[in-house]
Amino acid sequence: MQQLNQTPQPENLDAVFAALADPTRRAILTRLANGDASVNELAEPFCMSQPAVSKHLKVLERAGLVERAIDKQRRPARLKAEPMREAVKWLEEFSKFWSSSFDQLDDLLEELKKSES
Amino acid sequence: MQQLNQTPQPENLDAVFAALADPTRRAILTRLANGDASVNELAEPFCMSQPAVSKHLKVLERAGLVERAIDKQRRPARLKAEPMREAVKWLEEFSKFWSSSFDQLDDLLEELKKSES
DNA sequence: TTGCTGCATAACCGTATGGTTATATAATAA
DNA sequence: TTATTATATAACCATACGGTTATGCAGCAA
Repeated sequence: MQQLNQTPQPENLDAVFAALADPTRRAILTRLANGDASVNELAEPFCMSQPAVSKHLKVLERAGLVERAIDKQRRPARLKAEPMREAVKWLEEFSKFWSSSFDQLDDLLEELKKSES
Repeated sequence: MQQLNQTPQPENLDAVFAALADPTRRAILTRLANGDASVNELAEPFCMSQPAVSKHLKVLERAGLVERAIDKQRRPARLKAEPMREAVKWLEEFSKFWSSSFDQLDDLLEELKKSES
């Protein structure tokens, strides 16, 4: 069935961020959050050929963000958003780190600048 | 057909996610959170040629995540993390949307599965 | 001047993207 | 059986990545 090891590996983090770096794929993910969709159902609203959508789905699959099911001839895509948590986690970690070093520094510099003029 | 969406600047969002999709660049960002660094200062710990680092910095600049200063012959890189907030925002929006539809559904299905056996 | 340092840029390589059209395959419908 | 549907795959194209080495060039130091 599906593999349950969601170990936060940097390797997959690469694939997740790369998958999110395309507007069509982000739109596909948003669409899938509304429910499973077949390739053709995805191809139509995005004004894009069927093979193009299949390729995008492959990228999303590789990132673990999408799973394919089987329903007669259809292979509906299903959202699997857990890998996104890795991305969120990295960004939040970084944001935490950064905001404690640079945010305050920027604010400080801004204050110094003001008081200087 | 929907596209009722929440993304403010999709173009830059592409560049930000793409920039984050490489482990070296994420490491560079983390390093820069500790303070500005010159190209050579970055190249050394990453066991990478200087032109390679320059290329990574260019990708980061294009995403707005890094600015270059001028200090004599050096061009120290400085972290500008604001664009990351766009990425965080997209992921949080999505996460919110998703967790209210799929998380609960997955939990529900998991429960059903257990009680079924 | 000469020379060193820090960085950028060019040229190249192999591979991946993002798209296309054309074709193959597999399941269903008639 | 044949035809249709849904999807995958192949082949192709242009561009971008991620790395290399080689080279150029500006800023300092002698």
